[in-house]
Amino acid sequence: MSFKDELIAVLAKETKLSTDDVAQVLSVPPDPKLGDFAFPCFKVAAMLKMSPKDAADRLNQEMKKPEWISSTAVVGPYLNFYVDKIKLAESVLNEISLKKEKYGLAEEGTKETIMVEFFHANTHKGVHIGHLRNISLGSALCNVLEASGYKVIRVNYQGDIGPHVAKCIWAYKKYQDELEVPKINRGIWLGKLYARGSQEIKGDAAAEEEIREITRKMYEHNDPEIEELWKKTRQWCLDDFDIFYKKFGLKYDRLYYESEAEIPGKKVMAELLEKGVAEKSDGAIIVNLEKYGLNIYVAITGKGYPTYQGKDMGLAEIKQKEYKFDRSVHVVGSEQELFFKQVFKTYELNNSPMFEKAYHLSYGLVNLPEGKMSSRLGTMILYEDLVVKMLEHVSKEIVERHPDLSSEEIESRAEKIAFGALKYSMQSKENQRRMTFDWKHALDLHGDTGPYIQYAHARASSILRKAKFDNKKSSDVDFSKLDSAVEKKILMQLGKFSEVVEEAAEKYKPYLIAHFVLNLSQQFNEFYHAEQVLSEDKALQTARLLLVDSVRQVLANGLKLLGIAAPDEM
RNA sequence: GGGCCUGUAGCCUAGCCUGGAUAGGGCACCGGCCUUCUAAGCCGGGGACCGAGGGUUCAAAUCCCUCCAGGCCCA
Repeated sequence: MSFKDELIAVLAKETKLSTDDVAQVLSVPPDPKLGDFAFPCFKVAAMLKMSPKDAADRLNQEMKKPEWISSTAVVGPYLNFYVDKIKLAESVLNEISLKKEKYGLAEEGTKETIMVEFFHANTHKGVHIGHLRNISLGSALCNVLEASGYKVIRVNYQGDIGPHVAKCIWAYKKYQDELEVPKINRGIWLGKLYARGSQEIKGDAAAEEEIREITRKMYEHNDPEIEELWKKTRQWCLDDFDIFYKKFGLKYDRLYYESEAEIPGKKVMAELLEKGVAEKSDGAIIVNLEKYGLNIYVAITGKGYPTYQGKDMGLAEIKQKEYKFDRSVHVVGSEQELFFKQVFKTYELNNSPMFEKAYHLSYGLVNLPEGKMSSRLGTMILYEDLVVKMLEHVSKEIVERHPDLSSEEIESRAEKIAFGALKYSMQSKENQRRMTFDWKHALDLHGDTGPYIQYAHARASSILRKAKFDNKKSSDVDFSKLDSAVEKKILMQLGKFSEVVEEAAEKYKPYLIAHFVLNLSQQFNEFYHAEQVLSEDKALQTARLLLVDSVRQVLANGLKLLGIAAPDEM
């Protein structure tokens, strides 16, 4: 049990408040000089019918304090507690050296099973910066859930069929004689072809008709030429997605495709029609949710093709057949809120167990300074272009600092730093907030960024390397040597890690981890400048090295949850 | 017209769920710090009537109501 939990339990017992009530108000004073924990006595005062100050005084005199509390002080209505520095250091640092990369993490599988669906990129189209927010958020969420004890099933649902694919195939057919198909990155190449195709189609009625025809043939699977083209180009895209997942350090348990949800979708809708949940209208199958304020949606078109909603109903069936899970989280942009409300309402009307399980984790769009990205206007910022530019920028920065590095080493470091910057910027903000992408900020490596945190980690590693620090041999440590204010601040922060992981998981807010590692990095840098670690005083050095190693370990653990590399050198 | 979301220094943002001590960071700006563990860093400074107005409360950035502005979705 952490010091904080123990204090909460003691206070609850002493005040007769519930542990939840105590946990809610127990906080940290604005200035560490005032104490390490603060208990506001307003509620207790009301119960005792005395002033908060008197209640704080009385509680202070009467309560039995844990032995690790070194002193207390009543400041106005607050009863503040000072934690014994030596006991704090001993407790936190010993636990970290014992648990290492498992520090702060619960045992996996001790809680429910959660299926998390994220990324949702379409084949035949480019991956853009909006997708990057999705995949950064989604994969970090999965890691955080696992770290707090849930079992996680990572799935993706990709649009591999539909009008966008038809557009791409149309352009492919039109230009296949004049263009050379590349040997690698053919999916990316197709995405560019798609963009070119959609530019040209605008206002061309004949072309639009041709595309409708291709779409029809694709859905009916009865035209050998289209079927073959579809399968071939689809595979090119999936191959590129595999490369992309590797770059992101990501493994899915199952990749779902729209094309496989078609038939089950039709089946579910037929059942819903029978049950009277859905109805026919002009040959289409619709679901009328107007009385719930959710409008009417078309599930199967007049031509017999399932819509996104129709396919999602089928997808839910497949998922339930294949996996047992207690919750199902869909990481999808806020523009799809109505869509999910409609789908979830339909689950409910269908008495589907999915209704209780499903949750839409919504996040704000990624915009450009000039507004929405648009493939029609050609203003999409594609993943490939972004990464190339970032790697170039980061490599330049590395060469400036280390002119003698080999090109392999530069490349390897640049990749860690560029992806760190990218992922951090995509998940350091509150989900609902929409973000504006600008190049200047994307390439920034200072301040509130991924590289700042990586740098703190590299600095810690560097000290440990110089000292030839060996964690196994550090059993005899004089914890009283760690007595500066900044060292205590760091120890308090280190001790909070598991609590933050827990909160990030329960609230589906991985960005709390981002804030945590940022704060720890700031504190570590402050320490780095204020105190010398390598020293003639060997006892002092040993104690500080253990602290540095613990900071390094916890930074690494936090960064891992965010999918960000923790480099030893930068 | 309806539903959901957002509004905190020049800019980006935390805190809002669960009210409590001087509203935390970062960028940019100004002034310092590299013969000591990596200056992608650190220290100091200026800069915020927390969108506006009401209400509830001993106490409101935080809860409630109204309005304003922007975004997304629907019509």
